[in-house]
Amino acid sequence: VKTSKPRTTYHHGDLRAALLSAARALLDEGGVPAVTLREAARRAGVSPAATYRHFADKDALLVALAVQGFGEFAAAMKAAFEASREPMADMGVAYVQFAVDRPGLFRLMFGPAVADRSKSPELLEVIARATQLFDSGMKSRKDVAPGDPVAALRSWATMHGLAMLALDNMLPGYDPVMLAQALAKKGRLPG
Amino acid sequence: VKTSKPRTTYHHGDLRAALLSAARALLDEGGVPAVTLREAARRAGVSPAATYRHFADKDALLVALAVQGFGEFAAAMKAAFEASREPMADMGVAYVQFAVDRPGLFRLMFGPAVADRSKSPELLEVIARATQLFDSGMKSRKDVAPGDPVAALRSWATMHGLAMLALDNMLPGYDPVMLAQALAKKGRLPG
DNA sequence: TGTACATCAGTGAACGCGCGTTCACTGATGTAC
DNA sequence: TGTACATCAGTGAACGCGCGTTCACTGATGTAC
Repeated sequence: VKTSKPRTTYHHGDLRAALLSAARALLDEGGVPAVTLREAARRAGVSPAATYRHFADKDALLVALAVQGFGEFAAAMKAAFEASREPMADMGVAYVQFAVDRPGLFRLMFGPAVADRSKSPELLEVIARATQLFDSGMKSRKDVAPGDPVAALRSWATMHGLAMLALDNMLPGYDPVMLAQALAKKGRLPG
Repeated sequence: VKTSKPRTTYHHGDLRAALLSAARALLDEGGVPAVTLREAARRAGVSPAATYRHFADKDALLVALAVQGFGEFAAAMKAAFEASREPMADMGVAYVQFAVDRPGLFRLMFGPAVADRSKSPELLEVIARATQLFDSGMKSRKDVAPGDPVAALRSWATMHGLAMLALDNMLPGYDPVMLAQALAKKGRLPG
């Protein structure tokens, strides 16, 4: 499958962005294992070697995708936080929703594909930003002492675990987002 | 690395078990990606083709490992449940402990390596057994209505999320088991 | 107890695959004067 | 405004790798009579 039209110019113009978006499509279609330099190059209409003008190696491409992912994630959390008077509940639901909507990306972000995150300061920073947003949500929660780290971690772990169990098909027959609502709002299971 | 001594007999004797234990060692050493039929055969001192006398394909080997893993997991949960008057808390801690002790196995069991679990009735059954144990723990919990599915799921998701975040290096500097204790017992974060 | 023979569990060589990565190269671009 | 030249972003072919899997085969085992 070729995403881009054949080029007319020798130079691509914005190959880096094209490779990233091709890789992102691969991630969405087939998960982390489907992301390869060669296939991304193919879709961008370019030879495999050309990728090395823009990424030092495959890992650099994965890191770039993860950075992008955490950026989107932080934005989604922020949106849920700001649009609500129940920020923790809505952030929890948004967390699971994000994972369900972009399973490949979610796995890339949190999984072992990027082995050593500390090699990329940019990645560390965007992770810190996404995490901090989650923490600051905790601090405004009504029923919890501000900045209670145990409660913050509990909420995070709960939603992360729910997302993972859902992606990994351990909750067959349930709608993950409805489960997230039930857990976040301490309501009942529908059905 | 060769695990077994060179054979003296033409037939191996118990190649299936040898392959499984070699594969298990690979899993412990290098995670799911390190598990290959060829390397397992190498360690068992046997040609690659010999594996096909005992496993239909690679997926069958992975399924067998997962079955083994869920068996160990169920046993660990059962032990924690029976040894305690705070079964939920101790099962939670045991859950995280299991993941930390056997990260490769844990990932294989819950992750996407085994794509379609429904192809193996044996796997489905052992999963059901492990899950049911967790549920029955819920039912004896003092502070929760017996069989409350929301509370059961919440505990499960919380511990699973904590385990995953820990394995995926998202909680650097913390001891996952101590965090599990804090979350399970609703205590404070030490430090 | 001995023998013919089916069956089973291995061998060893080979297959095709797609991957990440490197290399010498060439076409296009941009800059200095 | 034109030209020499350095630099940049591509090409295309090739490398070695390890993998899962198949094939015709052979050595060992077990069973029927």
